[in-house]
Amino acid sequence: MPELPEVETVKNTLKNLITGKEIRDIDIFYSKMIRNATESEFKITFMGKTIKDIDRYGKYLIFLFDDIALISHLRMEGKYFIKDIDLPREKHEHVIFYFTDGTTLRYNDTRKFGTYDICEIKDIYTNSPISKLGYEPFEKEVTFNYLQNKLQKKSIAIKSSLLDQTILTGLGNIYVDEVLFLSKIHPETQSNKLTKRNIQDIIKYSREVLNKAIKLGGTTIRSYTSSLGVTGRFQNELLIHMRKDEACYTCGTTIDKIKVNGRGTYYCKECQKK
DNA sequence: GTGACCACCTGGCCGC
DNA sequence: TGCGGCCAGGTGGTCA
Repeated sequence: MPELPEVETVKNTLKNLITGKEIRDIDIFYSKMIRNATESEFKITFMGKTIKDIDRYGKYLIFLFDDIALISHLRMEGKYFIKDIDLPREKHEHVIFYFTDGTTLRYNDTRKFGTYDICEIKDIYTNSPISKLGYEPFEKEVTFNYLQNKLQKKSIAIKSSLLDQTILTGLGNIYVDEVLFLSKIHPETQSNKLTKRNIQDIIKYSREVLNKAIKLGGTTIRSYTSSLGVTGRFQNELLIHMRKDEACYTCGTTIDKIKVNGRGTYYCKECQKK
């Protein structure tokens, strides 16, 4: 599933391929994914517009036009592909952007969880889904005091707090498991019971894990692949996630899988004691 | 304000 | 083989 590193990979791939292209037409086959506009409003907004740049914040992809932005969240299985206009539509292609040069950008999403929001560029950080997000772990604002202040109000499991995008944005189920393993924190530990060292480790390893994953193009597991067949290599570096019943690389103990607030969670009961 | 739960959605897997 | 049920998961909405 696309988390921050995967979205960064998609952004970089698309940026090189579609920046400067003009949208001639748009076909929408699943309009429910557009959250703040009708199908016709969506078409009118972007037809005739040129993609000036592509950006990313957290897990959101941002297509920038002159004064308008299209904010795309890939959720579980959203992907983009660039194809020639004459190729037939595949089953899960829900939106097709036709460019004036004869190519198309196709949004493919098996589970139809992905979303689109339209907003003015000046409002991206004040009045859009992005405005509700916390900081990305590598931003300078993420300090011990910032995270401690956020977590001390929370009695829920730290796993759930780290998945809360209003505290830190960009971490998803895979990377939270990795960060907690490296930090030697049990995923069910109450957020407000963490030590100073725990919080410092979460910041340190969030940065470390995300930076490494970005360098490797993200993680390609289950049904998720990046756009244009670009696949990440971080799945080969996973220390804990998806390793149920395998031996912990640190202590050899068999890795457990539990549910934390409904999320599948991998941990080592020896390295990550409560 | 906080936390728990549910809906969204479909393919894959498992047991019968 | 075919069917039904469960699971996966990010986010937003609802309710206590």
